[in-house]
Amino acid sequence: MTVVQHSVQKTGDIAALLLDRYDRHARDLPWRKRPGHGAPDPYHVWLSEIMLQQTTVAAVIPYFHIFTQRWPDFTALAACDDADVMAAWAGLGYYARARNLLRCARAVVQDHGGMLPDQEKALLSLPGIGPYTAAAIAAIAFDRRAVVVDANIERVASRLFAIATPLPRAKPDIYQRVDTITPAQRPGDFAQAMMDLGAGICSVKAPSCPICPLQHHCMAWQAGNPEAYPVKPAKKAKPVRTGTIYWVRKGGRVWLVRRPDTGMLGAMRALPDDGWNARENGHGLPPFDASWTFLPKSVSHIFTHFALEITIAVTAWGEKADPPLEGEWWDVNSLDKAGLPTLFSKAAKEAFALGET
DNA sequence: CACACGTGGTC
DNA sequence: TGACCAAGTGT
Repeated sequence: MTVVQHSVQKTGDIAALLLDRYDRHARDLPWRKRPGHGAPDPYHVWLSEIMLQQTTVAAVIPYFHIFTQRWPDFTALAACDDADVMAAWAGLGYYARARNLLRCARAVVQDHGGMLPDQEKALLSLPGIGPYTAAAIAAIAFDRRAVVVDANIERVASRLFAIATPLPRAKPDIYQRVDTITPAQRPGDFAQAMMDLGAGICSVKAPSCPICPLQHHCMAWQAGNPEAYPVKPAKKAKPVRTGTIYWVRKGGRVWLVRRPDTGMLGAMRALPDDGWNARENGHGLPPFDASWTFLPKSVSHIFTHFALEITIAVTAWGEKADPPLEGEWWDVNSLDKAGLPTLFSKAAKEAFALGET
């Protein structure tokens, strides 16, 4: 046997070992259900992949059930009101995903006859679908051979081949290595097997190497330092910003606004604020003239790139006319149905708890 | 390429 | 308890 043949044999072994483990230990996830005996519903695969971007499986599952029951296919989702989807997405984070979800569903209905394209390149042109998601959908929903690389697979591959180049410079190398071990048969199961391995065995900390099916192929294990991979750059410090949120009560109702379509928490319902953002503190000026009282307890919230310390100002609106700020009155007892981002839910809970309603 | 963009879980 | 991180994409 030549060296080249041996190498091909080894990489083939890796796929076979992973698929064998997947056949016995695949996680039972709702989007993996197969209506017939073929691949899962492409709508389910697409929806789950968008929800799973930078989000844990446990967080996604309840949202996936709600969305698929309420909007069972592309046609139903494309026809619904934007505000309903944004509210249903509340709490899941990265709200641009929800905006792109709707844009994508409408493009599928209008430009693709209600059917998701089955080619990686066509998928890539749709809103919210990047290189990872296009490859994942092509492989999982349509059984196309595609090189799927997410953070799990990056970690598995960087350990398997002991890739010492720091991310993101290592990405081209990782992509090539994953290409090498991706099989022509069952590419979708292979991708999911890699992700299951990364989530369950080849974990960030304290990987379970003794029970790993790839242990004897793994260069990092042979070197005794799997946790050293992948090599990542240092994190930047988060600035701390301060700001104010305004609680405008009228009887049992509170005044809600809608945030601009772009930027942080874009298109989401919200409480009025004083313009705080990642780069600067809020200006502290109320949105309109009223008798404001400041609650004694502040609310802190951590975003990806900054921390926020929020003061809550409350007022009882006694005028007959609505406040001079575009918005709507919302029943305080059904605020959970307003679909507020978590930061505003926390502030609302604080205002409510302190008896300001 | 670097940064903006949420949230909840983990140790 | 604070740092780290998760099935990334858009600009």
